[in-house]
Amino acid sequence: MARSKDENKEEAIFRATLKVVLERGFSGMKMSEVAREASIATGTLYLYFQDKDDLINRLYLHLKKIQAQRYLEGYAADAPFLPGFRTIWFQVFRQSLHNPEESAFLEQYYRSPFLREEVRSASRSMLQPIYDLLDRGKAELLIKPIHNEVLLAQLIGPIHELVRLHREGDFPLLDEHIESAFQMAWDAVKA
Amino acid sequence: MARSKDENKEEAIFRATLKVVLERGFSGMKMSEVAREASIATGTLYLYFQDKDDLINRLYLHLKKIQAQRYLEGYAADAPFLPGFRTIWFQVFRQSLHNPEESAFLEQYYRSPFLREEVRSASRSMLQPIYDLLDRGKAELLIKPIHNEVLLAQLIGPIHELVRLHREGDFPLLDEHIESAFQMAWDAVKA
DNA sequence: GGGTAAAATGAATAAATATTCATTAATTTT
DNA sequence: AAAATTAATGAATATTTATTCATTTTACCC
Repeated sequence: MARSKDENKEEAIFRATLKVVLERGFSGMKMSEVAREASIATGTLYLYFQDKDDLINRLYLHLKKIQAQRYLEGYAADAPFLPGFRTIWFQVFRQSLHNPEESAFLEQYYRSPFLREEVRSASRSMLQPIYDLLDRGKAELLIKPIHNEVLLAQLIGPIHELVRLHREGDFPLLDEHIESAFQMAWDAVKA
Repeated sequence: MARSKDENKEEAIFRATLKVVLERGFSGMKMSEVAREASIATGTLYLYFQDKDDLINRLYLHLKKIQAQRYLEGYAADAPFLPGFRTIWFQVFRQSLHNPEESAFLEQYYRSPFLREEVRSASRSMLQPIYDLLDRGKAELLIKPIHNEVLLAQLIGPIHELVRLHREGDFPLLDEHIESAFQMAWDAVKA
């Protein structure tokens, strides 16, 4: 009957939005610039997204889903504890390091006026497998019997901070540093 | 000769700006709203600050200075290592927990288009005493011989993350959790 | 290949918001 | 207490930027 929407367009808009937010900051993101970056007209944005708010929230969910997937890549819930722990730690690290734009966007979203409670809680539940792993570690007496959130903060926090310092404070991030960081993470939580 | 500027006004504007940024996000901060919050006219803002950019950058430096001071409160550079380490850790934690607005502002600034390189490097040097402490710990073989930035990430990261999870994920932060967090921090870095 | 329906365009409009400036108020000096 | 000088005001202006919509282009069907 008529032409159909370009399937790849939404993805292209997402990519463009991410790039612009990274360059200009959350506040400096202009719809017109996103459109230019995606090589489409400003008006076309509004065919795919209701408004700026909708664009940002859907991008957030999109990225969060990808991030959560990557966190769990290569992880088998039935593997022994320590290898599972190590796998996830390195996945989180890799994700943070190799996709700093995505990480930055996700972090910023939390502080932005665009944040919606429903979206936040949805993204929280994506980390369930990690909570499960921690529970198992405690049950097997391999890690300290500490509240999951506290353990999680101990694991995720240094990774984020390390990558941030690396990208901002221009110090090289050698394999040796990464191994040290993992060793510290493990020393921190092990029983 | 003529009336003089109100000494407290700059501070009042800082306070108002912080509040507005926290409520509305970095992007939603309007000069008019800041003025209203500070109980002055919009135009008055421009007597004290060149423009929005100037206001934000000066507020950043102001807060960063306060934060760095608080980090080192009660810390004596000539005390034995572990007590010094503990003192600073708890100061960082307290500062994060009790002044989340300030912390949030400082974090957001890094991702904002307002960031100026000069300002960033100035703020970096404020943490020098902490780097010195880490050097001493390594010299005394008390902590792992790891690059300072990696150690710092390990120490600061979990604190920020923990406070963030606490404020967002509404789980209670008991003394017991805080002690656990410190214990993990120490286990992580100790030789 | 002509008809048609939806997609895409981008200039025009509407809103939002930073900044200015003519005016008023307050304080100090003489 | 009048003059002088600067602070403060806030409505008006300038600017920026989200959103709309009349028009054009494209893809699909007969």
